[in-house]
Amino acid sequence: MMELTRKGEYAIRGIVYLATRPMDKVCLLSDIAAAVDVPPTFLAKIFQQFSKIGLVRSFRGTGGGFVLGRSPESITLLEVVEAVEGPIIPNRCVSSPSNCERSGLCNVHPVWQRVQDEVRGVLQAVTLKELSTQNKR
Amino acid sequence: MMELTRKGEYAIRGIVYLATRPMDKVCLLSDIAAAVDVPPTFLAKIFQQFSKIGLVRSFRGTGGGFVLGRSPESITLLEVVEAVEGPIIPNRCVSSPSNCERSGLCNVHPVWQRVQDEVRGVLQAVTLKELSTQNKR
DNA sequence: CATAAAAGGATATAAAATGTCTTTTTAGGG
DNA sequence: CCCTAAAAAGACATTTTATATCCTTTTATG
Ligand code: SF4
Ligand code: SF4
Repeated sequence: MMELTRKGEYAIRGIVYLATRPMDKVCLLSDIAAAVDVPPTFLAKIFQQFSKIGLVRSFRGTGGGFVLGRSPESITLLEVVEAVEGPIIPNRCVSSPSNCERSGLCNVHPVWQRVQDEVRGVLQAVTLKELSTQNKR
Repeated sequence: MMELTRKGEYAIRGIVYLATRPMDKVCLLSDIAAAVDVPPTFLAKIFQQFSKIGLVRSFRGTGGGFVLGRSPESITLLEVVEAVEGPIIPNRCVSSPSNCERSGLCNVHPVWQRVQDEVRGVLQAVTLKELSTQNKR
């Protein structure tokens, strides 16, 4: 349950790698894909999604590629994950209580709400800056 | 991302309902299914899983049915969910770091570990007792 | 205008989710 | 001992989601 998909995993790998590169250097998608060991065509789709919401900026044509759209410290892991996976919804009633006619008197409902809050909290507290620079140990 | 499946949702509904019933009365699966609005054949599979690990006790034959295996206050939502959904694994590297050769120097890895801890914490803090008796508001 | 690179769209395959159906086992009651 | 009730077990069917790949189009450079 609750498993990140490959797409989400690849998305993180890709953008974290991009965050390690100087922001004034454009990176080829193919280079990124190779560096983080992700199928290039798949990563392309992911970066298109990033590009649409401004998480990365893209340049077409010769000399083109990608750069980070904002500073690494202003991009949270939550944004990255939700960009490709959609909102974090532990149960259907969390996105909209009207999805379940029981939600009015259901004791479980608030638990899922809490789960959502906690998960979002953890992910929002982490930025690309930390992910790309901090040496784990 | 991270969405509970129908199976998990049904499992909770079913066992919470069972927890509202006196523990000395066996309940027909068909009655439970009707009460919580779940396909009976599907709920049957779920309760078979519960039965195997003792979350419920089953009786076959005439007059048979299900009762809760332990007291409602001793069964946590986490147990119920994991019984049918398997362990809560936000990312493959959490179940076993060897699933990803990057886990050694990966800065994201500990974040998923934290997510797992938080989610488990929330679910473990909730018992069937609360879910079945407490009137929400 | 030739080339490089991303964007967009269609398609293919595999896996997981969501059930259903049939047969078997177990138990109770007449 | 048989008949019936009920869960257990296993096989099967359908739909949806995940995981890509391929091809064409657009955009930019030199
Ligand atoms: S947790 Fe309660 S409100 Fe949410 S889907 Fe289940 S029954 Fe409905
Ligand atoms: S988070 Fe890090 S360790 Fe976990 S799967 Fe992704 S790269 Fe591997």
